[in-house]
Amino acid sequence: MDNIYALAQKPDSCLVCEVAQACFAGGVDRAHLAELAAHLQAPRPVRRRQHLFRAGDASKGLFLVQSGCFKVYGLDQLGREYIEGFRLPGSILGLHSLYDGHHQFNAVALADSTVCALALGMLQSASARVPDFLKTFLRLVGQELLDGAFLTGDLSAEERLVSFLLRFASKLHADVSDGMLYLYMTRGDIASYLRLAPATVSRILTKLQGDGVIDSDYHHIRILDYARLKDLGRNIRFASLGQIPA
Amino acid sequence: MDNIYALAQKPDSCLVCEVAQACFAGGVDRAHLAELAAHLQAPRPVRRRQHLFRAGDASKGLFLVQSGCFKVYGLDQLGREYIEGFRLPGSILGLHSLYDGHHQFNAVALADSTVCALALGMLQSASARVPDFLKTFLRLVGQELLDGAFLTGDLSAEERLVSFLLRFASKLHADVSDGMLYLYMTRGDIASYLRLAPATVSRILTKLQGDGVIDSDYHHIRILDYARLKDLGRNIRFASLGQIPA
DNA sequence: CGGCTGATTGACGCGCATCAACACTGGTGG
DNA sequence: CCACCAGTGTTGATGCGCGTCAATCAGCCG
Repeated sequence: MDNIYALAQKPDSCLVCEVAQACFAGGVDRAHLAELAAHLQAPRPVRRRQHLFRAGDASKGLFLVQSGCFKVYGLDQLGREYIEGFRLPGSILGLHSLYDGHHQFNAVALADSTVCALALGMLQSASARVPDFLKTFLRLVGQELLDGAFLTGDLSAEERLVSFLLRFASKLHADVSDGMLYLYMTRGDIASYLRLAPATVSRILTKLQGDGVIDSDYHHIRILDYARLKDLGRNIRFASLGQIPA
Repeated sequence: MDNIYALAQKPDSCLVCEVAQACFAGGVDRAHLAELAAHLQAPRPVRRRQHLFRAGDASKGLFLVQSGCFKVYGLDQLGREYIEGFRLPGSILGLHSLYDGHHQFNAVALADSTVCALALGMLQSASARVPDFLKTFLRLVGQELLDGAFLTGDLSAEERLVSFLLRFASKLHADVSDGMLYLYMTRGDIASYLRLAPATVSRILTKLQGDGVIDSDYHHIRILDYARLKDLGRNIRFASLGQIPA
C-alpha cells in the first residue's frame, strides 16, 4: 500500500489507469481515450478520515473513485448516523447532488483514496464529442442504482450480511482470488448500512466462522466456502453484478 | 378521469403537456421545446394491470411517466414479490436497465397511464443539440436516486408509513390541496415496499385514524393534520423533495 | 347472488434491538 | 519501544416491535 498515490501523479490518467475498465473509460473507443483524458484533471488524493463533501455543500460535480473506499452517510434529526452506502473503485460519488446541485449526504474516505472529478460541463462536452460516452456513463449510473436497490425486499439479518459480503467480494474480485477481503469499515458501519445492530453483525460473523464458511478477524475476512455462503444468501438480488468466483 | 388519454393524442407533446414542468422539459429553454418535442414520439397509453416491461427484457430505453401510476417490482427465488418503488407522473421508469441493457425489474401500471419513451439515442442527440438538456435530464435521475434512498436508516414501522404518506402527498401535491390522496396500490404493496407486514400497515392506519391525523378508507386517504403527521415522521430524510403543504 | 381478492383485528411467538460487562486494537505520547 | 486509553468488537441476558397465522368482514366483478 505504499504507492497508492502513484496513479495520482500521472496526468493523462485514463490511458494508464488500472480501473479504466471498470469506469466509463472502459466503454470508450481506445482511439478516443486520449481525447477523453483531455477533459479530465489529474486524480486527486483524499486521505483516510478526510471528507470529500458534506451534506448541504454546493456540488461542483461528481467524483469517480479510482482507489480506496468511501462511506456515504447522513445524520438524522437526533444526530445519529445512517449509511447510504460504500463506494469502491469504479463507483461514482455525489450522484444524489444531481437533484438540486447540493450534496444530500456526507462522503468520507475510509482509506487513503484517489478520485477523478467529473464536472457537469465535462460530461456535457464529452457526451457531444466522444462516441458512446453518454451511454457508458449512464451504464455506471445504472450500476449505482442497482447497488442502491440491493437491500430491497425483506431479508433476514443473516441474508443481509451474507449478501453484503458477497457483493463486497464481487466488487473487489480482482483482489480476492484467495477469498480474502479487507473491510475498510467498522462493524458499526456495516450494521448501520444493513439496518442491524452492531451486536447482531458480530454474532452472525461468529456463527459463520463457527460453521467454517468464513474466517473473520476484525477487518480481515476470508471467504472459505463460496458455495455455502451463496446458498445462505439465496434471496439476494443482482448476484449478476460483478463476478463471484465459483 | 374520463380524458386521461387526451394528451396521448397530441403530437408535439412537450409544448402542451401538463407535467412538462416536472419532467426534463421543465429545464429546457422554451424556444427549444419544439426541437425537443421533435425528438419524441407521442405518449403511449398503458392500461391498468398491463406490464410496461418485465425483468429480463431487453431494454429499448427509458420511460417518463406522464400520467397514472406504476409499480416496479421483482420476484425472489421463492416467487415472492418485493417492491422497488412506485412511479408517479414526472418519474423515470427503467433506469436500472442502464446497467446492462436489460430490465432488472417488472413494471406494471396500477392505473390507466401514459408514458413518453426515451430511447438512449434520443438522449444522446438531444444532449448534443438542446442546451441544458443533459443537466435537466440528470436532475431527474438525481430525483429518482433520492427517491430510492428515502428508506435508508432504520425507522420504526410508523415512521416508515408516515414518511411514505408524506412523500406520496408531496409528489401529487397539485392534486391534493385538500389533503386527499388516491392510493393506487394495495395495503400489501405498501407493506412490501416498506418492508412491513400488511397487518402492520393496516394497524398503523387504524391508529392514525383513531388519533384524528388521517381519514382512511381503502384507497382513499385524507390527511387531516399535516403538522402532527410531519411530527410523527420526524426522522424522514429528504422532506425537501417536493412541497408539503404547511 | 356468489366467489374472490383485499382489509381488518386479535392472539401469539420469534428475531433482533437493547443494555451491559468485558476483551481487544491501534493510534498516541511518554 | 512500551504504556496508555479511547474507540471498537464480542458475548450474554432480557424485552419488545412486528411478523405470522387465522378468523371475519368488506368491496368488487362477473
